[in-house]
Amino acid sequence: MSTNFDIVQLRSSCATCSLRELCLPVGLNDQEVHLLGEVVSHKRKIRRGGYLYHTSTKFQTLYAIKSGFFKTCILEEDGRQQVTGFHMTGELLGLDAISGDLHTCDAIALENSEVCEIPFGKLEEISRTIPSLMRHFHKIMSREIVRDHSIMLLLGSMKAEERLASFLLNMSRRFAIRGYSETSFILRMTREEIGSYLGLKLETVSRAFSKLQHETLITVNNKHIQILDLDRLKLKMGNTSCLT
Amino acid sequence: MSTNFDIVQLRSSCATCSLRELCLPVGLNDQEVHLLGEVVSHKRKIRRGGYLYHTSTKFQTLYAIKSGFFKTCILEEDGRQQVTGFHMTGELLGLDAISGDLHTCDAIALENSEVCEIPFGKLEEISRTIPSLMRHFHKIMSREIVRDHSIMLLLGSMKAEERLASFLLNMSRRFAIRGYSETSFILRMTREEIGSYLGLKLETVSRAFSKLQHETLITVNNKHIQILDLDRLKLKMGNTSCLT
DNA sequence: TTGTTTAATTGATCTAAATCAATATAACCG
DNA sequence: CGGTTATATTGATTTAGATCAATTAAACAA
Repeated sequence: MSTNFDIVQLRSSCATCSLRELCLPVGLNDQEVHLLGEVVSHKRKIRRGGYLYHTSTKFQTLYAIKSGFFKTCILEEDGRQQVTGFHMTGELLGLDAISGDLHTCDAIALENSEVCEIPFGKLEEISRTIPSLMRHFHKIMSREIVRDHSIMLLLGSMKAEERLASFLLNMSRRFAIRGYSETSFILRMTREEIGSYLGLKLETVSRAFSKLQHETLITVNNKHIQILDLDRLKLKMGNTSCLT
Repeated sequence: MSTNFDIVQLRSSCATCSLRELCLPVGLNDQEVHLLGEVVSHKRKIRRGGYLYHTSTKFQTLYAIKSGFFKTCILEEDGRQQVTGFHMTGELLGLDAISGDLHTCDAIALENSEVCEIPFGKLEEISRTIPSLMRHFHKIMSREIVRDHSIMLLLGSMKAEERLASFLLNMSRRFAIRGYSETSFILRMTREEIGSYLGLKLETVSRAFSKLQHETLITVNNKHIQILDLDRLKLKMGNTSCLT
């Protein structure tokens, strides 16, 4: 993977919120950036607990997270809820709506957040004239598929502690990419949401946290996690290349 | 979803194996079909047990399955193996190689099979001039992501019997789409492979089969499955919209 | 055909995680 | 601020599915 950035990455220096603040790690020239700018909408604010989109949302729109944190989840009629992913600043959201007319899951803000909307049709249109953009977009979709396969591996063959270790390392890496500390971070989601994502019950997640803490691999203070030994934590998850 | 066909669908009448046999459910005109034909290679045969591609395969190539049956799986150093999917005639394979330079899993033929190779770069190129093709391709990728989320729901919150019911119904639907019987079919994969896919051990899969048979929902004769009551089987899986 | 290997079923036992339950701690609000 | 609700931890018990083990049935090759 040549780049660790998703399609729309905030310029660290930007303060206002027009499209020009967004740049792409695909080597666009100024004119191309301008073209893309025309397509991306101004930011939209979502309050903590609010919905970015519902299962029933019809618009084929992608969202670039400018700031904040989201979960996506499937809610079944029988009450079963499955968290399918967590999404942080700088990442892209909404790839599931392209296949049909509807989103297949809900996207809910776990803290006050800001997103930029990217109408998919328009993105498709301009990417026809900018090959590098199109290519980059395809890589992002493919990466999503690869990621999902990693989670299948996790859900299908790892035990509780391995799953949590894998999850923490994944979060760590993603925080690092965005320029935050990779050893000390706040998890925006609840134990229940982590559990849903990892196919575990919240009590099991809590126990796994405690276990890792007793082994002095991490420090847990409610939602604040500190990783004390990255290497030993990696060993925990069983040298699997999980959660890329 | 307007169409149930994947990007390359065999013309049922075709006997020879050049590109012209392939048609797309995207309303291409003759000239466009010809263009696409130039891109898709002649068929390649894979024997039962053979590899279509390895984890290390470098080429960003998609494969349209002309005939046969494949599994894709991740093989870990520690021996853990996770089947990430089964792929049948008419379906597309290799979407995972686009994100990087390498495939992230192996594709193995479960019976003698034939595929057409589609160099991804070339597909990208011509889809730039054929918007409907590009659109269709994006839908396929998105659908893959949605599918994976369904499997996460399955692995994360369903119990053994529900998983198997869900799996059988998914196979049934896919056979039906390709024009085969939706109530009587041969499963090419072993119990172990089903188990790996569903996050279960082979013994558990076997027991679940027996249980469903005792409840007269299905008939099991080794790899030959007959569904006796589709509706009751759907109830089994707990009204979840799983495995789309 | 017969021997050999591979796959599938079924039973007995064990265990990791679910479930049930009781506090404890943090977040929220009038 | 105190009172209410949401979240987290920890313990006791149960259970679904894993593991171990034995048998049967297919697939395959000489």
